Amino acid sequence: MKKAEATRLHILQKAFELIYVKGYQTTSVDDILATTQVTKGAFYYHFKNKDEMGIAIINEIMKPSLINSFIVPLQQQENPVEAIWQLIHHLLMKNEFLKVAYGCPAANFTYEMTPWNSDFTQVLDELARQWEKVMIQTIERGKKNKYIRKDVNARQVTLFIISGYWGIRNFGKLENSRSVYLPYLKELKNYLHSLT
Amino acid sequence: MKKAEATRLHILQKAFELIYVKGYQTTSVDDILATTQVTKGAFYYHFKNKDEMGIAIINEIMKPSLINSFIVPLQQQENPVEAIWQLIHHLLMKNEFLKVAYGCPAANFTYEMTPWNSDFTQVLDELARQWEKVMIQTIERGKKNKYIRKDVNARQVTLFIISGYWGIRNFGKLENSRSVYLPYLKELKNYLHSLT
DNA sequence: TGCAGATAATACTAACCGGTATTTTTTATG
DNA sequence: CATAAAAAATACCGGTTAGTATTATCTGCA
Repeated sequence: MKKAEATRLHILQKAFELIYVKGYQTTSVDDILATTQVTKGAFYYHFKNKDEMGIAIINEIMKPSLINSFIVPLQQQENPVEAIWQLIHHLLMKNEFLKVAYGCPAANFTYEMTPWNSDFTQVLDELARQWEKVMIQTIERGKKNKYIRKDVNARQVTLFIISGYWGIRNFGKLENSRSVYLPYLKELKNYLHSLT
Repeated sequence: MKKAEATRLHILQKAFELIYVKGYQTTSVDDILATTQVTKGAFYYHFKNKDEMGIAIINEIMKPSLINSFIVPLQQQENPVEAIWQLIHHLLMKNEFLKVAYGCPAANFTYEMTPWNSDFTQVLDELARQWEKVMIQTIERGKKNKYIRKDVNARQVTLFIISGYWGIRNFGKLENSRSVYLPYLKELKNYLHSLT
């Protein structure tokens, strides 16, 4: 029972890395088999088909990492302006896993699979909504604690910030250099201070 | 000479529509042939291969439309705050060609082709830089004409705004409804006013 | 009108794709 | 240690892909 779980996880992790770099469509099942050294029989024992594996990657690899890297950091600081800026700054400049050239894994998936694959769209939407929800809470908390003006609309601000994050990662892909992130981050700071 | 140009253009236009909806990878040459009623011989007479057609789509279809829909509107208004807001509002809410569910054509291409196809990346980067350049000029002009504070950094603001646009289109794809655009637009207005 | 070069039609290929059917090996448990 | 079920290995298939080689037809111009 133990070893089987290990190979399943191995497939998911390696496949995620491949897909993050090459995209879902262009990563063939055979590619995954080659890099994992897993045979086709094993692969299709664990997954009904390629798409089921794709969904599993989102649920079992990306979702947990979303919570660790995108959600918990928001909840660990009292000042939401600081929390949000630190989070985005860390995601763009410090996070060793998220590479500039390859963009945001969730956004990549979204662009590639939406709207023609509704299963993917739904699971990805859940991911986005989760981040959105927590950021709204963070801002509302900040309003109560007087870090942020009362007339600020938390959901509006959240959508604005998350959109900006996704978009700047698109820029990063194009220019393949973290340097585009810097002016963006400066302006994000200005914007966040305009909310105080 | 005339009819040949017509079929070439016909291919580019129909292929662009297909790719906008389905994505580049999942749109096969045969798909394009089927919808254009063009034969393979004709297709490969006009284009060396599929990628050359892809680049031609960006240069000959998307670039001109970028100028019409993204650049000229910025130059036709004196007040940059108004100009930018009207532009984004129009792109998101009014433009009949850009569908919510299918996102931004340029961003789609970027996400799908970057970084593993450098030809695409380069041409798409040019597109982005062109928009960026004009928006920077718009803001600088606004600073001179006292519509915008002197201490505002035009490039920072531009990156911030374009990123937001790309990102909210990602949101739109996920939720497949223009309604997400509304809170974003409200906050964009707030942000723009914070620059005055 | 004739004809050469520009367009286009047809038939084909080799590689690759996701997926399946069958057999073999491994593993947990009595 | 025997055995049944879980897990993995192997070989194969039909369909699709981008691309090519060859042949046919158009079109503009002398």
